[in-house]
Amino acid sequence: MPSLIQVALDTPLDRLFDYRLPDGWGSVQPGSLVEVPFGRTLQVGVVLGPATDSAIQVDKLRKVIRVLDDRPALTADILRLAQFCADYYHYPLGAILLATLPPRLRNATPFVAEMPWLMLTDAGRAAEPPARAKAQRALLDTLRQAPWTRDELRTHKQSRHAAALVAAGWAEWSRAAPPAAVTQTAGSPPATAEQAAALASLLPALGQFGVHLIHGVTGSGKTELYLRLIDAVLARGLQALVLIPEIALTPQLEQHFRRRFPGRRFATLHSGLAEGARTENWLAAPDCDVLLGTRLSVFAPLPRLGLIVVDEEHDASFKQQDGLRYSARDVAIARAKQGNVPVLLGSATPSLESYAQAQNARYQLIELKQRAISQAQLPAIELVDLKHLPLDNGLSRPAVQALTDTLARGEQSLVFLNRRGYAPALYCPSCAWVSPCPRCSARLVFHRATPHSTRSHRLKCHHCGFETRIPPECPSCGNPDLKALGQGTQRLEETLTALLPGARIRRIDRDTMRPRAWAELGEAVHGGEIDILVGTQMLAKGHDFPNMTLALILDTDGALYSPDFRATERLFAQLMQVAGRAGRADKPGRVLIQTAFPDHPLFRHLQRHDYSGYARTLLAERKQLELPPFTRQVLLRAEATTMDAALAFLQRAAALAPDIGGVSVFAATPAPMARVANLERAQRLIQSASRQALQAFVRDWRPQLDTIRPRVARWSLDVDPTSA
DNA sequence: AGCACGCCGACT
DNA sequence: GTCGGCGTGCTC
Repeated sequence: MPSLIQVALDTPLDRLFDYRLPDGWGSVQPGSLVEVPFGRTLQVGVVLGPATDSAIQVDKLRKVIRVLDDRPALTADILRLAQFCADYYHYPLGAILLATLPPRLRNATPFVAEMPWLMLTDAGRAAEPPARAKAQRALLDTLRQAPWTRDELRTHKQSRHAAALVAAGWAEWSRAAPPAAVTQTAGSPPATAEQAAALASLLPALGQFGVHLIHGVTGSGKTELYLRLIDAVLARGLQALVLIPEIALTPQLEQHFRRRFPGRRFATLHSGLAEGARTENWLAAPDCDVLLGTRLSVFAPLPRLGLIVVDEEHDASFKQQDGLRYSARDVAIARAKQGNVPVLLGSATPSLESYAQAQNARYQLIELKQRAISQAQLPAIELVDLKHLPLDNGLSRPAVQALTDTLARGEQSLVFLNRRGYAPALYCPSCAWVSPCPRCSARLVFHRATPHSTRSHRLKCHHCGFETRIPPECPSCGNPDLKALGQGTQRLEETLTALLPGARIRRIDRDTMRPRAWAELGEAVHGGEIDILVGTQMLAKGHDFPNMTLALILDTDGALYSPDFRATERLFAQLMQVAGRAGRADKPGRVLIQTAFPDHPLFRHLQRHDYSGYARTLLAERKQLELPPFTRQVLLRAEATTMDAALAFLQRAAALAPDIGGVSVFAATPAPMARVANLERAQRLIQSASRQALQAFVRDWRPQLDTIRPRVARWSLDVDPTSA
């Protein structure tokens, strides 16, 4: 009886594959990486365990080629976490497991065992380099406290000095780091009374699973709280994982942490690293004390994990939007639960779902309301009530006046409109056709040709990516006189150019920004070459604009009362960011918000610059308006390439949320599927369905759908992890 | 997914 | 005659 093993492979086929071990191999540990023949190719797979029997005839099974023992096997906790993701996000286990590895280790090409850590030799510990070799002496002193990784040496521009130490025999590269030598913590600022109280309640929570939501207004010292808890975890000999949204933030934060914990071993992990550095740091992770990184770090090997921190937990970059569509925040919670460690979620504008969990007492809520910085420089927030004002191409008179004044003073303005393109739809005045997308429920957005690009004269679906040329006449009634409906950034730019002929206007949205354009834009803004920036939410995330004294916010109302709570949530975070950017050191800025609903409670929080209770206010508002109680609404997002996949998704939806109020599912079907006769009805059901409708759909249409050949399905869920 | 096989339309 | 379109099947 030959020994069989189950192997997970990086294929969209959501099943495991059985292989034979060649005679005399004994057993292979679960988690080991193996090279196996698959189809006509060779693939790297992950061994999950022995196979007791196989559905395939044993003599048809193929043999494992070799065990890749040049790299560590995946540990049991990572296998378990991947299994959770496979179930939770409906994604093939093998694809997840391989995705947790740095790219270098995903193929069978042997690699030179990486040596990420630089540590001192005995000679190095005693060495006394000449006084003039200042840099070498400094590095020696640093290394006497703790080893550094090659990547850190590189970012701190120490590679050359490191090489010199190695050449002198004072230091050597090592695959694993020795324990950190120093355990004392550098002086930390005194905790505020609030921080002290938070700390007192959090310290006893270390050592077991718990989700702690730290809702701290900007400047209230969230980071200080993380640092103190990390310190306590490190003191127990455990590791801390710190997840942050943006790569750009890593170097600053790393320095901040490093200063605070001299002698501790740090590693960073994000997609901005070169492949070699990423591999090295991944290999260094098991030996580090603090791992700081973006969402992919949530899958890093950390055998002594004692705490997970998710900073800016509301941030959308924790969600991967393609492939395995996971939320690193949610995976972090799952990992913390499996590892029985606490997780801290920190934010000044917590996501509503996290906030609701706190209100339901599933998460512990810790509020930090005291602000260190004064309110003096915060901008005045003015509401322009659109109920009584006429609009000229989407702009009210006070808005235009404010722009004119700012321009006259030689200061800069920012105009925020969260809709790119020329107009959100094309409209037929004679039959009310409004450019529907043939593939989904959205409207096709009218993009107009520009001097730079005539190819962009098209109708585009911002939802599913469908594109088509602009019809010369109404497809429904033949009327040749189609009108642009509403305002997009492109049209706004046109309007402003006509209104303020002297102004230098620059539009910032996905259509105008190339990946590297940010630096150039920053220079242009700082150099005073731009008077007015017009753009979408890209602007809210941008850099600091020091002479920007006016922020004008158009068209908030759709998001204000959207049934999709995320739209409201995003709006609030964006308004806050824009508000925070208006004004300069010597002069508070002005923020003008055009709205037909100036009484919305959200604005009261903004005007008072009091963000502490905004989530509660929004929840209360939703309740009053009888919008779906989102705590029970499960948000599902599917990318179904076949009807079969869409169906499986719907079944999952119905099972997951027995008391579901509504499902909002977007199904993008490939072109051939669009010809399926029942697609239209299916789409309508998919887009908005009650649970009964879902079940009826599943029951009635199953036989017919069975005749459609299932193709590959890619889809995932975006749901609250504690409800699964 | 990625790749091969296979059956029909327009080309050197 | 055959080049190549994509419909269909298969991967331990």
